[in-house]
Amino acid sequence: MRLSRYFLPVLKENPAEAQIASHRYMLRAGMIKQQAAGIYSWLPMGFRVLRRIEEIVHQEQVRAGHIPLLMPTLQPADLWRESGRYDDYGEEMLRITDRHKRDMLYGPTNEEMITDIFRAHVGSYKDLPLTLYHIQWKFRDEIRPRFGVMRGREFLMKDGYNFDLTKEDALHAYNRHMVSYLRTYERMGLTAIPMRAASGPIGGDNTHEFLVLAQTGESEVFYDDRVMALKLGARDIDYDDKDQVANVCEEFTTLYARTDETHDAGAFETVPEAHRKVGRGIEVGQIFYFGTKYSEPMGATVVTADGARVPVHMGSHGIGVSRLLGAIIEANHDDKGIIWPEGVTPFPVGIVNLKQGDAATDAACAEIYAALRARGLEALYDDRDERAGAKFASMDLIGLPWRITVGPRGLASGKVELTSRRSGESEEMSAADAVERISSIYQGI
RNA sequence: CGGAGCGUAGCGCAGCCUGGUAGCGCACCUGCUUCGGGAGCAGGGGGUCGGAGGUUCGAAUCCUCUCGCUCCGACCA
Repeated sequence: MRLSRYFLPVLKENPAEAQIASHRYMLRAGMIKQQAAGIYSWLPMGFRVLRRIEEIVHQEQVRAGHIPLLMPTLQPADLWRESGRYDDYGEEMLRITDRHKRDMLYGPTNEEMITDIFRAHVGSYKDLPLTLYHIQWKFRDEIRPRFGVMRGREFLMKDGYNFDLTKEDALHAYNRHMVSYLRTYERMGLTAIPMRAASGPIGGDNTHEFLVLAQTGESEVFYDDRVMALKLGARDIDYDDKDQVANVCEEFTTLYARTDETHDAGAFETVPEAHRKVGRGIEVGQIFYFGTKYSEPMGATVVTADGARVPVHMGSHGIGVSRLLGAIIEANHDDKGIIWPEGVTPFPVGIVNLKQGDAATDAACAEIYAALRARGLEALYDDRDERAGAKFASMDLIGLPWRITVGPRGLASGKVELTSRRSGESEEMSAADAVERISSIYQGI
């Protein structure tokens, strides 16, 4: 993409309303525009990252054997009357009346609707296990939205629902979600720690929240800092292997890690003092097992092998997709701007043309751009007629992990400069080598 | 919802206290110079001062109401 033809309204000054780094940088880097309290338009740069995150979530869900579908944002109130949550949910639920005076609502979550779909089409134990998920906009009418997309009223969320014959199978689904979530966050360059959590309005006994440590997080967290070293890495996981999946979960949940809601001061004392940490975290996902809480009142049952009709065991599992942008930036920025991890960056690399209009630099940039494209990498090419300083500042702000700088000075000796946004280190090399290097960095991402 | 504040050009702000016909920086447009870390000079365009009512000869400024937004608290993926 040529920057001169793109739509990237960067701001030089800090918007007054943004209090935290991620919000500030998302506004300044032209990623979002607020339209009302807690409601945002996603401008092209922000939209690219949002789509990228969505894509990773989808890939990891499918890898775990889960099946995508799409449910609507608007739901009939009657479904929620069946589960009893129409009255329980309170002011946070946005209620709407249509022209026929029918009660509707903008979905804050989809347990009722997915259960409705299930009961309409599934009747036999032979159809289980089944896990369906979607990535859809939700609305929760927060009393006080804040921190940009971290705490918006409208937000994009992946929510998945498992249906199993037995509690044991449902707990395997729970574990499977935990492992797939760990992998999802790792691919985004995040360390998200599963912490025992409280269940809230979804209900259920088993639940973990995934927290990304950040000073600006909204939850207070207590943890053994050795959890930070745990990584899934490249290990091969068979999501159907109950023992393997359970073992991974055990590995990641044995060390002490809890939010203030479930904190146990006594147990925390047993953590060696050197590893005992108190901090703050951003919640980027949560998994629940809640048994028959919805299947029973809503009649989601299957017939078993011996002819009995039983309610299915369910769980629900969410990832805050739009919130993740905020969390990733909170964990990856400096005083100049964002530093995108390679897994989610809007563009893999930026090309800075230091002398727009100079035949040699223009040609070198075009060549690099084309060579990257031939390798399936779309660079953001700053071909604006701007001074070097302005181009560097923009690149630093929007945070592409790599920058190829092309100027007459370097070209004189056949070199361009490859710079890491994260380390700030630069290296001179030929254009072909720079393309090769970028290409190998993104191999497999 | 309780407490605190703010709405003046695309963004950041001054002006309001003490009414007199709107200003600064950035951005934008034109020209010249400059050109490896947010350039300089000169010229230029852009604002029903959130909205409605009121007081007054006169309101961005004073009064009343209203809408929106932000911050602290309780609530949350």
